[in-house]
Formats: sequence, C-alpha cells, structure tokens
Amino acid sequence: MTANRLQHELKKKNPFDLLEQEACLNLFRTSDLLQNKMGKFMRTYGLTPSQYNILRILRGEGKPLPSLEIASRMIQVVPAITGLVDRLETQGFVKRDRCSADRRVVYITITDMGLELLDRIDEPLREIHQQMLADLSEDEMRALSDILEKIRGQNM
Amino acid sequence: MTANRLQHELKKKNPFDLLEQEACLNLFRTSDLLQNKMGKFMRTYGLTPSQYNILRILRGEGKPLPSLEIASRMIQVVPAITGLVDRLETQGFVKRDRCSADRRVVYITITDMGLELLDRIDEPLREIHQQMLADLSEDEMRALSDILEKIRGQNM
DNA sequence: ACAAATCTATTGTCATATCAATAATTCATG
DNA sequence: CATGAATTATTGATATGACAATAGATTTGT
Repeated sequence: MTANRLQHELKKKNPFDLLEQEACLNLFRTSDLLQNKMGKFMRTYGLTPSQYNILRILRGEGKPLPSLEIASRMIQVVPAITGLVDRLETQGFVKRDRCSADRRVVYITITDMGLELLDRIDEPLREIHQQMLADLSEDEMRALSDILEKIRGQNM
Repeated sequence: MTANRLQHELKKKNPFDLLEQEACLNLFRTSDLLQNKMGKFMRTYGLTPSQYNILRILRGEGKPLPSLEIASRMIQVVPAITGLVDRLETQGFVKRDRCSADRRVVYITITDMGLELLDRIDEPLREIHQQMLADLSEDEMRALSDILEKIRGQNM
C-alpha cells in the first residue's frame, strides 16, 4: 500500500506523462462539456445528439446511405445505428429502402420532414457554436483544428 | 429583427463561423475516437470508462467523496452516479458510508481491491496515452491543453 | 418551534452504446 | 456451380447517460 502510494507520487512527477495524460483528460472533459450543452439544445427540438448527427450526415451527403457508411462517419458501431434509425423512422425523419442490386444493403434516406427540421436548427446551432468558442482567436481555432486532425490522422 | 437577419446573412459568409463549426466537429470526433479506444482498453480490465473514471477520481482525492462531488468532476448528472456506484460496489471496488453528521450524504470510498486494480492499469494506460498523442510535439500538447482549458473556462 | 424551502441520493423511463450471436445475401474458390 | 467464407443488417443482453419525480434529511424564515 505504501509502495503503491509512492509509485503513484512518482508517476505524477513524470513530465512526459503529465503532458499526454493532461492533454487527453482535457480533451475528454472539454468535449463532454460541450456535447452536454449541444445535447440540451438538441432536446429542445426533440432530437438527441446522435439523431441530429445522422440527419446532418444524410443531408450533407445529399443521397441515401447504407448503415455501414453512417456508422463509419459517426465513429460508431453498426448495431447502434439500427436503433437510431428505428426511432428516426418512427418520427418520420428518415426512411429505409432495401437496395435492389445488393439485397443485404439497406439505404437510409432523409425525408422532407427531416430536412425541414434541420433547416430550423441551422441558425440557432450556429449561434451556439459561436458562443461556445467565443473566447478563442481565429488563430487558436485554426491551431485547435490542426492539432485535432493530426491526432485523428494517427489514430484511424 | 432586421439587424438580426442582416447579421445572419453576414454570418453565413463569415469565415469565422466556419472555423467555429469546424473546430467543434473536430473536437467531438477526435474525443469520441480516443474515448472509443480507451473504452476498449478499459474493458480488458472488466471496467467501463465511467467506472474507471470514478475510481480514478476517488484515488486522486485520497478520501471518501459524496456522489454530488463525483458527479461534478465527471461533468455528469447525479442519477448516473448512483447506478455506476451500484455496480462498482457489487464488484467490490468501492463501498458506501452514510455521513453521520449530515445523513443526506453518502460517502463513496475506494476499496483496496479498487486501488489494486488501478495500479495494474496505470502503466499500460500511460502507454496508451502516449501512443494516442505520439505525433504531437510537446509544444502542441501544451497548446492543445491551453486552448481546451480556455474553452472550458468560458463554458462552466 | 415548525412549516416551507432546499439539499442529497435514489428510482423509473427512455435513448444510447457495446458486444455477441444470428439471418440474409453475396462472393470466391476449388 | 456449389459450398464455405465474407459482408450487411438486425436482435438481445448489459451498461450508460439524461431527465423527471420522489424520499429522506436539513436549513430557513418567521
């Protein structure tokens, strides 16, 4: 027990270690904080953050996408997509179509109702984004994006 | 109202705006990606990321903490803590003690078993952290942490 | 002192995530 | 061309995470 505590103290003093652990912890905590805020905002439109993400991806692509493709863009597992699409379909924001060429594939399409909802969200969402990063300079935002993309590039 | 609409039009063309949305999306995607990796790692030790977080916070503090305090450090809602502690208690990694001074409060304590588990995790976890950020220079890691802390400072 | 407001934790409900297993197709190779 | 391997989506089990409502305890205002 005493040995453990000592080792623990030593670890805390390793500067290399601190930098990486600190950066990771900062990344997780900051992202969680902002995602919480986004979640509360989305809920006022009857959407969860994941549901919004699917709709945004479908609108961005401009054409139907299979579950597998959606999952990869959301860094998520396929089974989760099935449930999300189930609820979005019940609400009328997306629909499913089985591909005739490869009948294993199910294409997901955003409906007009889904597109209208996104249009209503666009402007207030932009304001939320601006508020959340209001303290950052342009250079800082660019630096942040650059570093984050570098991290993702290595981890994918 | 007209001013708002004008502002709205301007925003659409304002590169500032794009920067903010891009930075937010990068932040979310990168954090999710790394948290996924961490989750897979934790699962090899029979822990979920949230469970690990609670144990880490309890060890870091070095003394029992009430649910409310743990929740605030995890940027999470209190009810979630109850369930997490339930499972950690069943596994024997924490225990609950009702405060005698204020009987509304329940103190959560990490057990020796919990501490031993964390000690086993420490070293491999450090390696994971280093791998995940291996491409970043020290300056970049510092810059990343600084920017993220600035964001959190504004949003809390 | 005592009723109302506040605080702490829990429970209930719903929506996500993860993993494992399965079903339905399609592909590939002998 | 036929059968086993691979691919795509779904289902089921378990754990999280958010919100609302509630129970139990303490504090406050009068």
